[in-house]
Amino acid sequence: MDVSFIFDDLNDAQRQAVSKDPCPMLVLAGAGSGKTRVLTHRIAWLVTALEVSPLSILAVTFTNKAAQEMRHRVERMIGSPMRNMWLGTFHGLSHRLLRTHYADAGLSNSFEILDAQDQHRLVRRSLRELNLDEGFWPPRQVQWFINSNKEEGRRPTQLEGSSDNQHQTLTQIYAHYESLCQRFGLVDFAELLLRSLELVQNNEPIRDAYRKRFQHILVDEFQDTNTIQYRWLKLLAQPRNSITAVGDDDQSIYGWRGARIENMALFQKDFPETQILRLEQNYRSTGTILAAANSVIDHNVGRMGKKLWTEDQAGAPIRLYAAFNEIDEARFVLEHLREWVHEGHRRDSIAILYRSNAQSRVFEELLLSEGIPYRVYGGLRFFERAEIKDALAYLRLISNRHSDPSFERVVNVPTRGIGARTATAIREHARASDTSMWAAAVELASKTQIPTRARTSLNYFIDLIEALDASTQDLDLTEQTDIVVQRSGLIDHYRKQHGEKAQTRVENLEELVSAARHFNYDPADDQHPDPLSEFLAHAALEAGEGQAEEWEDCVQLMSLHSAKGLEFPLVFLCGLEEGLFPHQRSIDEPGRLEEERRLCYVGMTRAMVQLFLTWAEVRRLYGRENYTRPSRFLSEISAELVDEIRSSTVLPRATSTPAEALNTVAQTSSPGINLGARVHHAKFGQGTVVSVEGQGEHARVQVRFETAGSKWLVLAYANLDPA
DNA sequence: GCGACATTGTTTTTT
DNA sequence: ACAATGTCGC
Repeated sequence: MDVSFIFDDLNDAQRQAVSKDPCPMLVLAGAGSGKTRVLTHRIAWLVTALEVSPLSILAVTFTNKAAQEMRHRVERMIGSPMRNMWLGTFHGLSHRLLRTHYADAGLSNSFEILDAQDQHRLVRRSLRELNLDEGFWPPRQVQWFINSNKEEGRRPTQLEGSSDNQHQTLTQIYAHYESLCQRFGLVDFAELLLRSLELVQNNEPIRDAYRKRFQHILVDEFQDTNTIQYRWLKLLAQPRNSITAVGDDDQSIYGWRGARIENMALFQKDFPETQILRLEQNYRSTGTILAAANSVIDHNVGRMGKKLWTEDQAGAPIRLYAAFNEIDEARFVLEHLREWVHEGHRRDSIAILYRSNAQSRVFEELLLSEGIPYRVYGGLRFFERAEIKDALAYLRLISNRHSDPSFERVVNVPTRGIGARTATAIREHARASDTSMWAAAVELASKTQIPTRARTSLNYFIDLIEALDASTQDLDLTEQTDIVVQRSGLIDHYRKQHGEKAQTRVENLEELVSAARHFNYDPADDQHPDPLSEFLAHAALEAGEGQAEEWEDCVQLMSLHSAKGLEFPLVFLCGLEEGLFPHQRSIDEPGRLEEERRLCYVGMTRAMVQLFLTWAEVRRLYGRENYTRPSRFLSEISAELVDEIRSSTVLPRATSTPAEALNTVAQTSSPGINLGARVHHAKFGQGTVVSVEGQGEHARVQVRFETAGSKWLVLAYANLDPA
């Protein structure tokens, strides 16, 4: 068969990686070097040239988006659907494994997936049941303790015997939490991975079956694998050892949530015949941008060694702006983004990137007031919205009455007279008789232990769920969802409320019905007992990014982490200040600092044509104004690549005299009253102009006075003098 | 059970 | 600053 089409648009290194005989292979793929392309082409090559069945391929990614994209690309190349190829996220594939072998994994066939919120709630419940004070054992920290232990493959029994009291208690909570999960058939995200690892680890027949089946394993973003993900891969890959791992140690930015960059070294040790290939030609950025990014990442020690290069000419210099404060920073970005759009570029070719999501606000406010469409990534996703989770909880109760988290969530939503008191009674009773809350509620509803009023309400709720179940038995998922949304009273509940928020909630609920409609259930392909459970699992595993939302041509705002894997012609990398980026909490530890540097590298390498870097000398954070110093990463960029734009502000810089300061670009008609100018006011004394709005008579300035605090003043009346 | 006030904790995020 | 909880009084 002619397979030349697979190699047509590949360079030598890529070609080698794609067509290497099956072996353990580690592909070090730099930013923009065609990493995804290598993976997809290799799959295509395996299937066509080696005539490998798609059934015997296992391809793993981290995000659903990446998985979808990869499947799509492979299918387009091969020209036929690849439904039976196992291509998905670690969590998705683990889930599939557990559904198929639930009994061997020690689970019930109706186990459900807990998301982070549900897990948080369950941790709190564990604390309550153990009579531990939340103040002393913050649920979030407990959650972190549990997850990070699971990610390292540690069960409570392996943690016992510590002499440290605190550690002992945490382990005890972990154990209790686990018993609750087990009792109610709940599986959190880390548990999906750990269970499925333990399944293949402890069950020889199953392990052998999958080893035999998966003749070729491919892994994307290998540098982000954690301990148990790597163990799982290793277990499945041996002894055949045809495993292709693609990754970039310089883009490892998830160490804080358990990713082990060391897995790249471990891989070479565990698979001694490993072939290492490097993809070092970058097709994305200009020479200048690449050189700048390289000069930053060069400051990390212990890299695997890789030098990105490009055939592109130098390109425009990187432009650096020292803003006076975050408002000035946003203004600067706006100004240059406008210019870019005026040159005829699309808005969605622009990204504003920042270290922490809180930084988006200033940009949003400005873009909104200027009427420029934008989209902020991150934040609540579709299936995480409260009203959606409510509706899903109803659906879940229909399919599994004993789901405590769902029960707790909706017994009183919309409010129907089952308050905290009744809920506690049910919980206590469930605990005492070791059953689910549903069972306890059914029992209590016929007894006189609780007030008649509450009992009536409880009976109403029980009947509602039973009725919903009975009447939707034979309906399809869409109708089922529709009826639940209507009859649960959720829609009416929000319809009655006014305001924009309630309105979007109603719309979201309607959207859920259409999400159910578009959800295709494939009974042949999957292990799910019914479409409903599969839909629920889908909701938990795939939070619904971009659920049916049509985005017009928008400026893209996102954190550096969410920008990984994306590229934009124009990038603004903002807030390059010590303490913000690198983040304060990463500054002291060398390992974490290097991760911040990699994050900076990731950010810079997103830019294709033009990169702007900005920092603000004063930044309001958590309600406090802070004086900042420029990020160390700025000084790590070779100076000749950077065009430092003169700040329109007066900086407390030794080089500028007050006279020079007052003559910098005027934005107001009053000479000398510019951003950053030192001024004097008859009543408030000395101060500094921190922001300026409007022109001429209507000009207003915000002045931060040394003793009188921060004030907004109308220039025409304030009688400010340059000081 | 609900609204009004107080308290709290704020990096990054997928699944 | 601010959102997201928790507590209290009705």
